[in-house]
Amino acid sequence: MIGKNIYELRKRKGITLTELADRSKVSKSYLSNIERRLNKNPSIQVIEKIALVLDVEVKALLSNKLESEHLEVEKEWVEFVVELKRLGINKEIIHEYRELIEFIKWKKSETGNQE
Amino acid sequence: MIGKNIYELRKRKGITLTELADRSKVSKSYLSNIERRLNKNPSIQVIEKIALVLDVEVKALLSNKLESEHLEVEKEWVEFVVELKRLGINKEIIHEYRELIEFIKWKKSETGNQE
DNA sequence: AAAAAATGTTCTTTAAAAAGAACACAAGTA
DNA sequence: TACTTGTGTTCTTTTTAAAGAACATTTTTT
Repeated sequence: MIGKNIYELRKRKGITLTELADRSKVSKSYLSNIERRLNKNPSIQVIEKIALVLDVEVKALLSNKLESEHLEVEKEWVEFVVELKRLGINKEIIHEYRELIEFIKWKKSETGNQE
Repeated sequence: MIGKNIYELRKRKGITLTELADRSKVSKSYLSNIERRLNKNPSIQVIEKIALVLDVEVKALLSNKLESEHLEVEKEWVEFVVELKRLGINKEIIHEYRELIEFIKWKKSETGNQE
């Protein structure tokens, strides 16, 4: 489960594999292998380093069911999503509207964003 | 801390290094090295196997302060210890009386004992 | 007291973790 | 469209975990 958990938590945090590797001081090749379960038995030291960057406890990485299914995003983004929903734009529609994605990207780069 | 914790918990359980090694399917040479901190970075799989036999959670092994300082013994032994205390025999005295130890060993072998 | 068994350590060897490239591919930018 | 940059994968190599003896000591049994 460790690999899936790391992958999932990394995605939630919205950081890249390379960034997680760099910040946790774990080689990205190895991290890649762990996430894809080519390697399933990392040492505690590796796990602890990754947990630290992902900002979770070690046991969260070992667990077979991750706590919340919800993304953690900045409150401005929550407000933004709420606004989209108010306008009748749900996440199914988003997949079809490339322009909307572009707009979101633009908005993101304009407002400074991210951590 | 992992090494010290395993050693401590093993002693509390009253089992030998060899027995822990056999039951957890970890080589005793390696287990010996972990307990003496010649090796400080075991894999999760090794830790999980050891935790299972020691009957504690993984995080207990990773913790830097073990929960209770008290031994876990079968209730018959608690009663036995209570009786000794009632007779005015405290643990300081025990260290000086080899005969008492012998008696306890005999009692242990007679009553079947251990798990 | 000698023999046998149990306990933990110290070797040597093997298997696997972890690193460090070089790599392929997509995405962004000129 | 070409050029650069960012992302994750796939190699090869190095390091270390982990095993499997054989070993030295102590304890137990006869």
